[in-house]
Amino acid sequence: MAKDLFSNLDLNLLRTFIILHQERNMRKASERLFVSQPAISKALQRLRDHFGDELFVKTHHGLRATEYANQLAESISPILDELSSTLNESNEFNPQELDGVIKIALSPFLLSAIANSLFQAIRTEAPNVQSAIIKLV
Amino acid sequence: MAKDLFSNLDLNLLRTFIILHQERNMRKASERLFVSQPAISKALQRLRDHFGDELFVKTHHGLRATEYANQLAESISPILDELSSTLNESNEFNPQELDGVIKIALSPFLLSAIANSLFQAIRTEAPNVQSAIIKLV
DNA sequence: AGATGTTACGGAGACCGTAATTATG
DNA sequence: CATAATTACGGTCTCCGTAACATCT
Repeated sequence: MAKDLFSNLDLNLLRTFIILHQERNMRKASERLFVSQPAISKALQRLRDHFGDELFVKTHHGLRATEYANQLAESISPILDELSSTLNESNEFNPQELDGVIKIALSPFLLSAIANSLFQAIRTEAPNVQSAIIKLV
Repeated sequence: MAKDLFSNLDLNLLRTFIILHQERNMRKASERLFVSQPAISKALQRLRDHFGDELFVKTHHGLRATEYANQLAESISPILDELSSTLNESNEFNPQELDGVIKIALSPFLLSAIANSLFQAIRTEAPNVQSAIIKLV
């Protein structure tokens, strides 16, 4: 293969690329990214150079995405979204750090079936939780 | 929320993080990333600062990953892998560039159901393909 | 001593912002 | 003319590498 499009890439440029693909306008993109508009232009030049494609061509109202850019955006945008949520959620739920009281709504039928194992699991995973109140619905 | 762990992150650091998690040794990581070993140390400091966790603690033979680091690696490593393959493969399959003859194996039952639309699709997406031979199985 | 990670320090380069320029309607 | 992108240019700030230090077996 010619060269690795991943290893040699400044990953931060992908953020700019995605925003640019959403906005199709450098000024708007620059506002969303809190940088100047020429900074976006330079970033796009780097992206073009890296991928060997124009990616976005100048038009009347702003930019038009090339087919390559569309495919690229379509494939990497969900990945970046997933990365974003993973980074932000990974830390937010740690049962070990839970304490106080938690309340769970449950139907009587389910309750009789799983209440015991549920209590066990909570006691194990979140030892600092004082008690769990189960509300019937 | 306190702060966004994605937006404010230098994504390139994640590459260092993954390698570091694989090697558990700054010297080896530095070799794989073609940088000096102190550069890795600094990068790790930035990672620690960003995530608010030690991530790797010094030991006799190198480094030991914290639980946080393990969870982080476990969750983001497949995402980065996917990003890597996507970037490198996205360009490799372009139906427009296909030519010659393609062969497709298909059961008679399926054949009768989709043969027509299949031919149509191929003709449209890959106009340079001369013919498609469908082999019954 | 030999391996490790950390700190200090100086320099090179990347990146940005302001301003001027070009292109396009 | 108005809006948008590109280029020029100067400055800063990040990041790296060399070297010195610290720690551990």
